[in-house]
Amino acid sequence: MNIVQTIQQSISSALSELGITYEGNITIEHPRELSHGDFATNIAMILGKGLGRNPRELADAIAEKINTPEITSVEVADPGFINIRLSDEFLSNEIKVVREKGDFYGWNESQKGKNILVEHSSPNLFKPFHIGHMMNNTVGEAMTRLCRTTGAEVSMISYPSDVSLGIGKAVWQFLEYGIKKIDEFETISEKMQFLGRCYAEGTQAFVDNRELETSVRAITQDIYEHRDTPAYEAYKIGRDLNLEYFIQMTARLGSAFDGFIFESEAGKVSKEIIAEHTPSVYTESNGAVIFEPTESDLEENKSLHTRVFINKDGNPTYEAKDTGLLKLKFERYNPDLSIFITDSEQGPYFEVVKTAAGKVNPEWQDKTIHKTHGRMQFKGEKMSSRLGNTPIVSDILDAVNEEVYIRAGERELSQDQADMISIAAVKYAVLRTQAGKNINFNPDTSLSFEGDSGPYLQYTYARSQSMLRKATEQGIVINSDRPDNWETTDIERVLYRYPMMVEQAFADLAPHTVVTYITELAQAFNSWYGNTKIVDVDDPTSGYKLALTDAVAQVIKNGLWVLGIDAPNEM
RNA sequence: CCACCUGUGGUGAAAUGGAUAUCACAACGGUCUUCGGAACCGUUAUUCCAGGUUCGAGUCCUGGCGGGUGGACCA
Repeated sequence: MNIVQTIQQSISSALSELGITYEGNITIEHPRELSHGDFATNIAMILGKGLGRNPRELADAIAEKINTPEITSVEVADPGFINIRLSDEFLSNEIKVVREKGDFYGWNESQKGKNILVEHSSPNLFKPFHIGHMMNNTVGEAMTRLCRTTGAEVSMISYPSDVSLGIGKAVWQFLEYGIKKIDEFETISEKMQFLGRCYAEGTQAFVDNRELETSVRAITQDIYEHRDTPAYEAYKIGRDLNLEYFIQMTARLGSAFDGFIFESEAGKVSKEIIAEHTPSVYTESNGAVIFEPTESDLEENKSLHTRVFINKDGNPTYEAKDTGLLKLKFERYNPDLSIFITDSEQGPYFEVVKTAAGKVNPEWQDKTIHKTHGRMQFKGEKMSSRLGNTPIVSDILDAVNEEVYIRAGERELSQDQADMISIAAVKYAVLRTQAGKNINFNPDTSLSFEGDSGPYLQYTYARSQSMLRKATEQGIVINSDRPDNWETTDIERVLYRYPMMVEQAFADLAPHTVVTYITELAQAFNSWYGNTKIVDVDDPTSGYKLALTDAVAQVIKNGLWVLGIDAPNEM
């Protein structure tokens, strides 16, 4: 039983002592103002009206009956809030708990025994890994880690698009240059640049010259059917390089995928599914196979609309392939919960796919959650002139690194350290806001290294580690026991909230609440740091101050881990 | 035309229907013979409009206005 439940139970028994029966949920919240106490409940205001009693008086009566060891005081405030203050013992004890549980403080077992599957960062092979992918990866990685804190068995996969007419065009262009051309480039990123150029040029050539259609379609068909042709040969080279590059780039961002389901695989199983459920779910129309929502479907979800699943050439569209993907996900991973992340433009589209799929197999719909994130728009002339309109990830990181080196001043930073800080800055900018909103990513304004920012949190952590090292050198022993006459700080009042906050963040699939929390914690800590001498051999409370420091650092580290941001020992 | 998302200081964001709307950036003014100044302290400034529900609304409902996205064989 956690502290919230303890308090709820205490209020509940207070109510029954007063002869009040109340079946509803007793809302307990943290007041915005720390000075109002640690928890507050509005129960007296909720009940007052129904009972015909003055809420203030009712609150007084309830407050008097609330009594558990964890609580030190209960006060009533207008118009009927009951403010609850936790005991110093409870708060200090939590410092010990943090330090004991270490990296696992904040983990729970709410989803133990369940399988959760997360899909994100699905790339279009042959297209550059650009800023949108970075956003998707950042959100997806944080969601995945949030899932891991629940004790569930979590698998993280990606769904690369490996067959399409667009890829056919790129391969056509690649063949025009000649397969050997790729060997002229040394590094993988140069090779990727070349392949990206093939994609762009092939697409343009196709527009300029309609006569290419026959040969591009033939190439695409070769790829689909794995025919032993020069086209398939070229395709394999390109695909493998792209995949390798994708794995490298996402690793640089902190992701390691457990597996892939390729679009080509999903495509294969999709035709069968659609055929088996036509006309029961899908129907033929104008030579294509479509899904048309029924009236009751529309009543439940007004955004539904008709979409094509098999086009009139008999090929599966993206809709069908996504249905195939659902089948493969459930076959291979048997998830109790399947989450996938895309940008918000695909929201209405996927509602249709999901509704249709639910009629084929209800669990595909019921257990699937589609989380979306907004678009990352790129503003700022300085950056865009340097990087082009859709900047690729490695260029963005290189540009941000430059800024990091400037900020670092005289401190020496390795390439890896600079990368780590850059990624923190970018990820923080993405994750601080509620997923689903667009982000204007303007490096001049959105990228911050001060105040609310990734580097601020990293800096706070690094500095705390430095202090702990210094204390060890000076022979000060860290001691979690609360000194006599210790006045509880805001830090202790914020720290214990972490596990409940994480659990709620998972329930809402809202990583941004983690960002908000650790930022507030870091601010509380830095403010305390500014006014307190912590490492001090002459101060008998120094050991406890260091325990506080250690606990704060631990929680910041754990929170950053959820966000996919490294906590450095020095920077 | 229809549907979904969205509108909070000059800027970027936060706020399970709760108390004086929070945080940062920018601007202005301070702190340091110090445990790491990427820090700390202070000042200025905010819920698109009109109704409604409620003890209580940035949040919920209705209607406007503005922005974004989607709506049949592309992904």
